[in-house]
Amino acid sequence: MSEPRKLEVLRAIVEDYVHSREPVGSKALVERHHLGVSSATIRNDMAVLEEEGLIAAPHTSAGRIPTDKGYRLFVDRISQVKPLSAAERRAIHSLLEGPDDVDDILERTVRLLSQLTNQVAVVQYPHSNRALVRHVEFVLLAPQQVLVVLIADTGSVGQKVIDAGTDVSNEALMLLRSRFLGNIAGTQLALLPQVLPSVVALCPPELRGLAQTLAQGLQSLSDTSREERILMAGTANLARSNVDFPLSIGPVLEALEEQVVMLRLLSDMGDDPRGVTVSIGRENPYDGLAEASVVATGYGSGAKVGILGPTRMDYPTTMAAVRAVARYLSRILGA
Amino acid sequence: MSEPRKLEVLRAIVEDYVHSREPVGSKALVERHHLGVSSATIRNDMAVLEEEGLIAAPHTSAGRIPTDKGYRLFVDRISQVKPLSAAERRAIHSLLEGPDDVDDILERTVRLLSQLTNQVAVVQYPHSNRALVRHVEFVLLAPQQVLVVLIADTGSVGQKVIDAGTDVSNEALMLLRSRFLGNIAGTQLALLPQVLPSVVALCPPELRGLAQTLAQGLQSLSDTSREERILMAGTANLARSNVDFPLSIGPVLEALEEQVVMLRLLSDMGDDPRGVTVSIGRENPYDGLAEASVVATGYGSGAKVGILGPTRMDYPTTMAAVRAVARYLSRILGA
DNA sequence: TGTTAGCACTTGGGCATGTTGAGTGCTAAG
DNA sequence: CTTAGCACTCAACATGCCCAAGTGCTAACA
Repeated sequence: MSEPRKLEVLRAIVEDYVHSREPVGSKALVERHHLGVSSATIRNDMAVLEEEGLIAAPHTSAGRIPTDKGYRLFVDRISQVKPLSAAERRAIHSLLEGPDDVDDILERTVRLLSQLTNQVAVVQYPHSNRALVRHVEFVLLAPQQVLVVLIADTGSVGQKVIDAGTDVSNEALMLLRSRFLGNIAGTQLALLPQVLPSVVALCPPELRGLAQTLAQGLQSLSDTSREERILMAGTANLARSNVDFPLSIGPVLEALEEQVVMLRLLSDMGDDPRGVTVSIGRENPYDGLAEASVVATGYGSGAKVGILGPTRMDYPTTMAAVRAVARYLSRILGA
Repeated sequence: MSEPRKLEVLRAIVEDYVHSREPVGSKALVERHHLGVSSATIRNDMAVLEEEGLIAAPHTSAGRIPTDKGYRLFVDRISQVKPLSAAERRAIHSLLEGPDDVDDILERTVRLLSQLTNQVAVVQYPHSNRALVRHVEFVLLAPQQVLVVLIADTGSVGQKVIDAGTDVSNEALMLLRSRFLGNIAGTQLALLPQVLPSVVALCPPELRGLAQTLAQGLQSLSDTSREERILMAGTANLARSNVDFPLSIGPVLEALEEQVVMLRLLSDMGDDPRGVTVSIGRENPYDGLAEASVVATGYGSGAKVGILGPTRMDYPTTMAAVRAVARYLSRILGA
């Protein structure tokens, strides 16, 4: 049997199954797609595909379903990205309007992406490596507690409460504030770890300890606080796509709620700058997502956007949507 | 038939049904609860209860299920709040530990509440009426865009990007910053609407327009931004509690995702300062929640905490948990 | 008047049985 | 390598049956 036809058959199976949600048999296959051969031939091909682990039969006399491996081959070698419809392009374009508030943009992005794909959309806060320190503020909340605020010129604001361990005077705090501000304003956030120690060294000895604590606070704000948050939308789509399909949506919701899980998941996925990465079913490191796939890609300077849905999803369209949204997002945030 | 027994029967039905998830019949009822009468008598009572619309039968020869009205009577007149277990008290106590960062505390609160009740927990950001202005910052993001940051002494930080409509110089912004800061530092957030106009009046005429725009930004941060956000956790519980119960969880997820819906829902519920408010099934203003109940109460200075779950829930325990958590929350945030 | 026992009646769920149709694998011929 | 044909498998559906749970009603009882 010919190799190209084998792939063609796999493609047909995947497409039909995604569309109908039902196991697809040899006869239906030849009817819906004009492969130039008979159902018997297809049957032979299917037997081979099954042997190779690309498709499987739920029970003896039923059609075949793509396996994770089958989907993998499909996305890697068979499918081609579907162009977006005009309406979809328009929807993405309208993202460009409105204020350039980061939170706002991300919020709208996830909503849009979840509507475009009918899946759960997820976006990671953008990496702010290139961002510059705009302002630093220390606020005394309680005798031993200080609120540290770091404002970047990109408009992102990080905040954190730290425990000084000892009573702090407002005067000392003001002094340190101007010291820090004078020395790190305009510095790249990414460089803070290198710059902060010297600032601490410049402080009066009796405030050295406090300065050190504050510096740690600032540093943690610069590298983690922002990047380690995700935003999501469209969880209701999980319920919709799984009606009459008792995929246990519980574990999936759990995974989505655990930001740590999602963050690891996203960052574990390759970072092909031009392509879209897909993680299928059991390829996912998290057990609860054994029947789900993640389609994601990077944007801006390395953060991720993507969607999560059932393994049985329309990969070409979904990948196109994710890629397009990521591109627009890069463009907007890069401006 | 005696009025007290009728209520006792209703109570038994509610409790059994919540526990077993199955319609409860007269015979099972007399066996499990030692009401001093026979099943025939119970049958008569049940007929009356049904006539009054407090219970209903799914089909001719099945047991009875409480109606929304039945649950209502149950929570209003029959049930008494169950004391929390020692383990639960301990869990709540541990909330007291850790940093007093508002976001942190709320995050842990929803998690805790969702675990205690096995439902979806929701908390509204605390009202910051009494909070004082600690700091104001204006950051020029683009020639016409300014990031406005408002920091309160409670540790809450509000931010917003506003469109100036015309090019803004950094010098002007600095000038306005010190004007605003000098005049409103220490002011209650709630008083900003009254104070801000006079500050604007003090500004140089050529900056009056910009000052006005900034003032509006600050004001919106003070009264809306914070209070109009909610945090939630435990959506996975929806899936768990509804296994083998095809309650459409889709609409519920949709409602949860629409912060506007949830906010209206919460604020529409009465604000009995000592008690807990319950909204049952179709009592909810939102159609998607026709089979869900909300148990909520106020904390601090009026914001709400609560849970959302299926109509068939263990109200006494849930109400106790919500109330206890709200109390601790008030205590922590009030400190 | 309220309670109870007894009884006829209803009905959904479980089970065994039969039927159908989609789909397969295999074989033999083209 | 492809194809027609055929026997075989098996989930899904339908049918009929029985049973248990539960009800409403009536008549007797305290």
